[in-house]
Amino acid sequence: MKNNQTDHHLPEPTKAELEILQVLWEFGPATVRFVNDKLNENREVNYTSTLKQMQVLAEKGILKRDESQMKHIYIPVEAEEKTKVQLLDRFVNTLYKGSASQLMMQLLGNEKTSKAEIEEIKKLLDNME
Amino acid sequence: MKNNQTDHHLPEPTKAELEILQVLWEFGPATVRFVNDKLNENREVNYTSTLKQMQVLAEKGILKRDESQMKHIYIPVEAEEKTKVQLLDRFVNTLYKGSASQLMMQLLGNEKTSKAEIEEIKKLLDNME
DNA sequence: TGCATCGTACGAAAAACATCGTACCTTTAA
DNA sequence: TTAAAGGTACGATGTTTTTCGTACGATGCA
Repeated sequence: MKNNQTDHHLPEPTKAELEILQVLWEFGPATVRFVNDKLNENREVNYTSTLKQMQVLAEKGILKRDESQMKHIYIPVEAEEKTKVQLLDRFVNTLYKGSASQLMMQLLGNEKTSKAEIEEIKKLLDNME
Repeated sequence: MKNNQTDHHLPEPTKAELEILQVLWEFGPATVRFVNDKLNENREVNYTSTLKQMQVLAEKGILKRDESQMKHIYIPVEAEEKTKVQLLDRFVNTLYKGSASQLMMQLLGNEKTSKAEIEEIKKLLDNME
């Protein structure tokens, strides 16, 4: 299939696309140059690769861009929260058949989930009453 | 990069591979025929596609197989839990910078997480004391 | 003014993933 | 004993994702 225009949901970002989104979420709307520099703090990527990636993201409707300046500014269309919720939802569904508590059990059993994290979660729950 | 022999971690399963693993997790070691039939309950897949996929999984070391019979039996190398924990861990790290409580907040804020689920989680936490 | 620098556009190669066709071997049952 | 059914092997092809080279337009400053 070539496009998704009839589908009102935005396509899910791919791995490389997610990297870019995360930079934009953290630092706000930015230029390709800025994003590329950030990416290069972690791994080597060619400027034009990042450019292309962001153009594709714009085509897909995941980013929009302000072209009024020569240095185009890219902005995520959906808020960080909304996108993450969507990804989380899919994750829970595919791996845990939709059971949030199952996911929790693994999270809590995980060595890497610290005591502090667990306390934090408890507080959250208590405040939900 | 072609192989990962120096890396002690198994490569992460791809989407299609995960589908197959889930069948094996649910029903135990099985033949290609069995797995393919299960997959076809959801979507149409050619037998040889599933065969190839499982052969690739075996090459990657994610599945091992018993070839003593003509009908090879495939078995996941890692336990379901271990693999899921690994995937969850990566998920938390990439999307929530490793913060389990952040993930929780989204889970709890999610419409689709039912009251019952939330109660379930509370019990879990209480029993952890 | 002219040239180095920094930007975008875009096709195409490379890589990763997924699917399938065909060849060929084994088992089984009429 | 042979033909149909069902198994594996594996190359080829299709698709999607990722990366990059090259072309070329803007800007700025010596």
